Amino acid sequence: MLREQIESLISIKLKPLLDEWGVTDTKIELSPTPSPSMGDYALNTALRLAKAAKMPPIKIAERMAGLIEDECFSKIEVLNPGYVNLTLSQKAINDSLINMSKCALGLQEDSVYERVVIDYSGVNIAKQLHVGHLRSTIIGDAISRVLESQGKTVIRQNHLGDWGLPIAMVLWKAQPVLREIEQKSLNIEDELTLAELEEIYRDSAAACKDDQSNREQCQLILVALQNGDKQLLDDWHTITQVSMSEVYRLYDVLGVKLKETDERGESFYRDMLQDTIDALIQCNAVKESDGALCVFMDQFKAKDGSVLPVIVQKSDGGFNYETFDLAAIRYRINELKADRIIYVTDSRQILHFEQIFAIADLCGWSDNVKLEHVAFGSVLGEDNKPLKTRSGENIKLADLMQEAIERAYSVVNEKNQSLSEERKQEVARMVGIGAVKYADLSHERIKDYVFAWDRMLALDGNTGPYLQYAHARICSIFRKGDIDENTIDGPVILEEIIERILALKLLEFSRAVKSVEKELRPHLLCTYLYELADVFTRFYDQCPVLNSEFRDSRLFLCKMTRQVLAAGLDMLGIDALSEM
RNA sequence: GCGCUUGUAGCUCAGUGGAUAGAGCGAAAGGUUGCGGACCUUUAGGCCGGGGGUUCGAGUCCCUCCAAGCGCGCCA
Repeated sequence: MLREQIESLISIKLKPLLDEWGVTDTKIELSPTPSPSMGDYALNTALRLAKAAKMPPIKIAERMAGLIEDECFSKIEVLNPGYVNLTLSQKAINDSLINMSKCALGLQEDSVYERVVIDYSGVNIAKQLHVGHLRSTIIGDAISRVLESQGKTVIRQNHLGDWGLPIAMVLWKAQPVLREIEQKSLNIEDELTLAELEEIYRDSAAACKDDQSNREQCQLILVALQNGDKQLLDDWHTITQVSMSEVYRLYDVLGVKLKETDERGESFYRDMLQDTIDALIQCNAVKESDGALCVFMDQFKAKDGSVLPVIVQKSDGGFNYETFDLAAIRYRINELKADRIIYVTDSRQILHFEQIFAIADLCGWSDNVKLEHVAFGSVLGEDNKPLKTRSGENIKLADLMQEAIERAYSVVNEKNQSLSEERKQEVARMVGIGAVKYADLSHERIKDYVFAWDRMLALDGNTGPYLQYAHARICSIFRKGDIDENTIDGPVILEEIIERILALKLLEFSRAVKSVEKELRPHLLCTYLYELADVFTRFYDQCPVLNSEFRDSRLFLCKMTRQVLAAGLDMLGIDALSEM
């Protein structure tokens, strides 16, 4: 928060000079210096202005340094080839830290009202969650939390796969099972699990693969379902219910905030599909081709170099996933009044969303709406191939989480035997789940990342447990000293260099959060938190807190660090621990 | 064939056009009559895939080549 304030301060002070040279578009930006001995922040504007000002950068820097003079700097230094390096006064840092502690860590400063629709997780009915769903769910949830922390109105949407051919396949083979359960008046939840539904789906898919008549039968079931067949609809409801109750159990373990009221599956749009096609026709966007309705846009090329069609209605009259997504985009703009719509899906769908967004733009639907595809890469095994079980199947999310908790338990059990058994299990859950989430979120999302238990559960390096450990140590200080954090409120005295580094790092929190809000890349926040935890542990190592003449100041630094770590971890959907 | 994404230390990864490219792991050497050693401090280790270009300045922007992954008409 302080850095931005100084930037605007300098901006005002330098305006006359920039006006003199007729420069209007140069933004004043400060960057941290390479080393604390060179001051806190560096201004490189002089380097950029050399041409416009027709002066050597070093001369410009000298003129700037004279104008910048202010009580919040204790030192202003001009360095070759034209940097103006600034050292902040203790008072400026202290005032900012105190302000930060009083104003929600500086998170909602100059926040603009915005309605953000975010589409993530997107589970399929009658299929268990597997590792492929992990990233969308975790990344989407983290982004949602970050946006909420910035005061945005966030509308979560779980775009369930619940209205396509796979559902018909399940219904086909599930019907006899469901009838039997009914006849015996048994409780559906006790008799049918999601795993069994998935088994049924697999049988059915296999039966359809090589047999055209089976396939046609499923097509007929799909049409009947979509036309409102009572029995099929009842069965569909049952299957959805069985599926989602298992999904919510997992969301709960994961700490994911999606709720039933966020469910907007494909089925939700079933009565809007024809309207969507009509709207496209009205925009003159569609052409008939080989019996299907298509949108042709020049920027998309097919294999043979011709223009690639986007099929919005199949030749049999049915709708496909482009139709669902187009209906959804209209709903989100017209009904949900979105200013920004975010889709969190894997990178294989990049082309799909480019097409959908292009169509929305072509029809003028999204003129005042920002559409963004948050694409992410695959989770790889240690062999650098997509993560699978030994037998080559997708790894179930439930199994993955179970293993994370078990592995965390054995670490906790080894490292901290003073905890009660109950507490160990609780800690294992928070550490295990946190480690998996952090490993995912801390990597640049567009890249594939390698899933390695040993690395993510390590207590050092850029890991979830390392951050949780830093937090736990701070809590331990307050416990040991029997101090209530609320009674600590500065001022801060920066005696050691590491304390200054820590204070300045704390002040960068809101900037890190803003960068995630803007770029939708959660790893930026992870990197920040890791750097903060790293600086803190060095401070912890070098500076005694409880037995120190600077006790109150250092307790204040501890308190601020703890609050930032806790707030940051919360945005990532990770629990902060008081002991571990 | 066309398109998208990626290529940074032995490994896993950071790196808003700015100063000497940084972490962790692994390797080598140290540190506790102190608040949690699940930690910290040193050292070694790099033609930032290759080659051109733009710029006062390029890991970062542009072009081109190479390699890997993914996608490209009626599955979602």
